[in-house]
Amino acid sequence: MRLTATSYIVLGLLARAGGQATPYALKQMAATSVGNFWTVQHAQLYTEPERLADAGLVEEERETGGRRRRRYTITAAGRAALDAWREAPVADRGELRDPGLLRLFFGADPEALGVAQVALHQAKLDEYESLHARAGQGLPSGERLALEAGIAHEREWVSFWRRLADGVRPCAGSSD
Amino acid sequence: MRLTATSYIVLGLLARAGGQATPYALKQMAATSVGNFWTVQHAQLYTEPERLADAGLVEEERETGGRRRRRYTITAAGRAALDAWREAPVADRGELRDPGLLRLFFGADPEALGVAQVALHQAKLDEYESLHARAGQGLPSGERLALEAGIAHEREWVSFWRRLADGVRPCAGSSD
DNA sequence: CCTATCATGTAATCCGTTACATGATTAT
DNA sequence: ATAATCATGTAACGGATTACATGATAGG
Repeated sequence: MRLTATSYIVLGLLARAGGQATPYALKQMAATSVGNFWTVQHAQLYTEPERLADAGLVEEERETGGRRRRRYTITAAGRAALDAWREAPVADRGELRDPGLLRLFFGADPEALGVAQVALHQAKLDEYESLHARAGQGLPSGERLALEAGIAHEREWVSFWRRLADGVRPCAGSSD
Repeated sequence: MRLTATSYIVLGLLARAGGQATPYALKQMAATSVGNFWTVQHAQLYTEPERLADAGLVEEERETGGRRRRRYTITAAGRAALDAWREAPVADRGELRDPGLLRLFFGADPEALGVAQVALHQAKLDEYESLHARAGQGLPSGERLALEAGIAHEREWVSFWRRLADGVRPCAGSSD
């Protein structure tokens, strides 16, 4: 069985939770944390733990009465897999994969696109900065650093698209 | 039939090519252009044009002799679809989705990770800058702008990971 | 009570990846 | 010639998205 990024997100969230968690709880956790830069469909938070249970990386416990909710706990094997992944050499850089950039590349009007993109990215940037100001110091260091990376990139996007919106052509290298 | 990002990459490349192109030619074009920020598996460049042909957005022509290669041309309907997409409002921001960032978020050692990531991103940055210096002025404006966005983000990554590699904790907002 | 929303899950579909496989070219 | 690489494709598998569907809970 192959472990994907989604697998490690589930394992990571379960480890972070410290105990049991239902798929819905995972969804809530993801939305306010890792979901800021890597979203997962809610259906996957129901199916992926099942796969992980088959592999022995998590343990499933089903409520007997009422809703028969599923509760998952990470196992020792799961923690080991998570640790191994954390320390494994990272072979691949992520890609930008920005839909707006794709349109720009294929000839969309820079000014119109820029205006729309600035709005999107500025909103996200505000959200990040507010989160950082409110909760930044309380976050585990990895999470805070990830948030700071997100802020830096959103700033870059805002700056990039704003220049397009203003009709000025940015030119990498011109500033140094 | 639903059009995906891959669909528009194929349509965009075919439009850019100006005439016929084989899947292999698409692969070559993608590798040196859009592939810098959005890669596509080579198998998709064989299957996706087929889907587009079913939808009437491209035309397939198969060589009769020898290798019986497939050659594709974008149709008027295809151009219309591409135009509509270019001008359509962009609803979604792209995600960072960086594997290294994911590990950082879930507790990987910042220094070790930073060292590895700096190497990856510095290499890519060098490649981009070299490409920009060599061919930048000759590129269509959208492509050049996309490349400049890529350069800006790679610079940001290098700076971010370098600080981690050096054991210094970056702090968004501290510099302004 | 009623209805809107939250919570919880399943099923089908399909795109994307991986693996396999073979036909041409080039180099030695 | 032969090996190596380039070029060209197909098939299978599986993860991810989409759509559907129903059970609880809270608000009015």
